[in-house]
Amino acid sequence: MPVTIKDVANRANVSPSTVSRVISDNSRISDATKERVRAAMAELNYQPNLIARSLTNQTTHTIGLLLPGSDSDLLLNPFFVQAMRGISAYAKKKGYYILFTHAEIEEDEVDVLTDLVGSKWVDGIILTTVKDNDKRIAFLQEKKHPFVVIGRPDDEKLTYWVDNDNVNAMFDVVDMLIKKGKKTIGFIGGSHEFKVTKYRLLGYLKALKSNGIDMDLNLIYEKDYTEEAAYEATMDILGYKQPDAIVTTDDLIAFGVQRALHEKNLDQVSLVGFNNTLLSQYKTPSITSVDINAEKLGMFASKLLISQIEKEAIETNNYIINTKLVERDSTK
Amino acid sequence: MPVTIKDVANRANVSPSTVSRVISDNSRISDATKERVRAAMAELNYQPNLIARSLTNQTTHTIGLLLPGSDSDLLLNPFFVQAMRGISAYAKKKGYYILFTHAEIEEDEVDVLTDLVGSKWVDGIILTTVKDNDKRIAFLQEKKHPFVVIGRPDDEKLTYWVDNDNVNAMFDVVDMLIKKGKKTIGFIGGSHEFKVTKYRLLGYLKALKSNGIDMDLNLIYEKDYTEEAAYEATMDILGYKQPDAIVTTDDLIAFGVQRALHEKNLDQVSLVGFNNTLLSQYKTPSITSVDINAEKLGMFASKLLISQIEKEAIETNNYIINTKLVERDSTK
DNA sequence: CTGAAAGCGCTTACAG
DNA sequence: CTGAAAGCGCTTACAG
Repeated sequence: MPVTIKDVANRANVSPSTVSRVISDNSRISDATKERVRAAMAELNYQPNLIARSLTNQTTHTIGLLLPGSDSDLLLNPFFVQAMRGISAYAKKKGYYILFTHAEIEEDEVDVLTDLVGSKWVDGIILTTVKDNDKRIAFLQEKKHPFVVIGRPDDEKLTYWVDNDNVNAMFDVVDMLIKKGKKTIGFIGGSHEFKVTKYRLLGYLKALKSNGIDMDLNLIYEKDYTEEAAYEATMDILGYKQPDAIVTTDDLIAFGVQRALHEKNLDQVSLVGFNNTLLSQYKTPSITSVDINAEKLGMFASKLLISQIEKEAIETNNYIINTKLVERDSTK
Repeated sequence: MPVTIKDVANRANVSPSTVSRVISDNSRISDATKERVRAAMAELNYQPNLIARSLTNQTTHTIGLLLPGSDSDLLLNPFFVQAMRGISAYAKKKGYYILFTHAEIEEDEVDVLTDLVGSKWVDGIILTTVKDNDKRIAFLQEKKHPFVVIGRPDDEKLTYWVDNDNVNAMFDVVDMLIKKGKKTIGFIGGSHEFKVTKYRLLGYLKALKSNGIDMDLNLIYEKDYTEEAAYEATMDILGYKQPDAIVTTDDLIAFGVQRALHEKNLDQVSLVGFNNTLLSQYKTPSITSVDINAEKLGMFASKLLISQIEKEAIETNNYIINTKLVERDSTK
C-alpha cells in the first residue's frame, strides 16, 4: 500500500538504484533523470522508509535519552525539560530523532541501557545526570557505544561531556555574598550522589577559604532535591544558629528555604538558588538564582554526540557552558 | 561484529529460522532445541536487532509523542512531564519505545507529523493538546494512522482520546465556592484556542447558572498560560471590582493571581488552581487545586493507543480520568 | 550515466 | 519438528 522506491522507479522508468541515487543527490545522475525521478516522487507522494534505510546503513539517526526514573520527583525539575528542548532542537536540525527512556528504579538503569544499545535502536545516548563511579558510564564505555553526559564525569578525558563550571559558579555566589558582608552562610544541596552537588559544594568551600572564613559543618546539608527536605534542613540550621545567607544548588531547594525563613520572619536572610526557574522571579522576595543555561547544555550535548556519531573531526571532548548570576531581591 | 541470528544458528547447529522461532517461543520447536538455542544465545550474548525485525514486521513498537514547541513556555508546565511519565511507564511495560518530537513553531506541527508518519518510524502517535478544528487530528485521521489525543476532540466518536471531565471538575470548584457564600467569582484561563480552557469555562458558567448568578464578562479572562499574564489579568479584574474568589485553569496561572492578590493585600480572596502542582501546597497561603491525574491521563493514552495498534478488541474509544479537588488554605 | 545483484538481519509461508 | 527460500525497502560495489 505505501509507496516504495520501486513504485517510483516504475513510474519514472528507471531502476530502484537510480531512485536511491536521486534521493541522495548523487552527482553521477544526469539532471534530466533527476528531474524525472523527482517528478515521480512528488506525484506519488513518496517518502523513504527510514527503517529500511536504517537497516542498510546500520545507523538509525536516533538518539537515546535517559531521563530520571519514576522513583523520584527529579524529572519534575524544570532542568530536564529545558535540557530536552535544547537536545531536541539541535537533533532536529541535524535530522535526528530522539527516543527517551527511563528506569522505574535507578538500579535498573544499566539494564535499560543494555536493551537500548543491544536493540540497535539508537546511534548514541545522552545521560542527563552524572554520579560518582557511574555504572552507566562504565557500561557505555565498555560497549564503546557513543554517548555524552550532562555533568562532569570522573574521567574527564575519556568521556564526552558538557557542564557548567559549577565550582566557579558557586564560588562567585558565595564570594559575592561575603563581599556584601555576610559571614555565616549556610549551604543546602541535593543528594551528594550527584556530582553537581559535589562541585557546587567545592565552590562554596573555596569561597569561604579564599575569604578566610572557617567552614562549619553544621551549616552544610546535602539532602533530596525537594522543597520539603530543604525546608527541614533550613529549620535545622536555624535551630543551630541564625545565618546571614543560605545558598542552595537548586531553585526548588531555595523555595523550601524561603518558606522556612518566611515562617521564622527571617526574610532578610540572603538566599540564592540555581537554575533560574521561571518561578524564582515571582517569589516574594524574588529569588537570586544562577542561570545555568539548561537549554544550551542540552544543545551542546546533542552537538557533541552527533559529531561523535558522524565521526567528524572533533576539537574537544567537552563544553563548559557559561552561567549567569541573576540578582534579585533575595540578596538585596 | 555484533552477533546476529546467524551466529546463534551456527553455534546451536540449527537454521536461523529455528532461532527466530525460539525467540518467539513457537510451540512447534522441541524443548531440546529450545534449550540448545537459548544456551547459544546466552553464550553469545545475543540480542535481536530490532530494526531488522521492524522492517520485516512493518511495525516498530515505537510511539511518537508530539510535545509543545519551543515557541511557547507551555512545555515547562509540569503537566507534560507528568503525562510523559505515565505514557512511558505503560509503554515500557508493553515493550514500546517512545520517540518525542515537536515543531519549533506551531504551524509546522502538521509537517512534523507528515515526516514522522511517512518515515514509518512510529506505530502510533499521541498528541498532548487539543484545539478547535485541530489540523493535526484531521491529518492523522485522513492518513488513517493510529493516534490518541489527550483532551476532548471535536469528534468524540471517531477519535481516540483521554481527558478529565473538565466541565464537571470546574463546576464542582465553582459550586463549592458559591456554597461557601462567594458571589463574585473571577475566571482566568489559558488561551482559548485550547479545548481545555473552553471546557473549564463551560463548567464555570454552568455553576453560576445553576446557582442563579449572572455571568459578568469583566470577570472572565482567557490569556496565555503564564504567571505574568495571570498577574495582569488579576490586576484588571481588581481594577474593575473586588471579587470574592478567582478560579483558574492552571496552577501557574493561580501563582500569578496570588501574587497580584498579595500585593493588593487581598489574601482572603479565595483562589483555586488546576493540576495540583508540587509547589501549590507550599505557597502562602497554600493553594487549593484540582488534581487532574496527569500521569494517569498519560497511562491511559498509552493504553488506548497500544490496543489500537495491536488491534485488540476495544470496548471504548475514550477514558475519562477522575479529578480530585484538593482543598488548601486558599479557600478556607 | 544507469542497472542488476547482493546484502542489511530478521520472519514466515511452504515444504518435508 | 526443522530448514530453504523469499521478502521487508532500502543502498552501494561492481559492471557496463
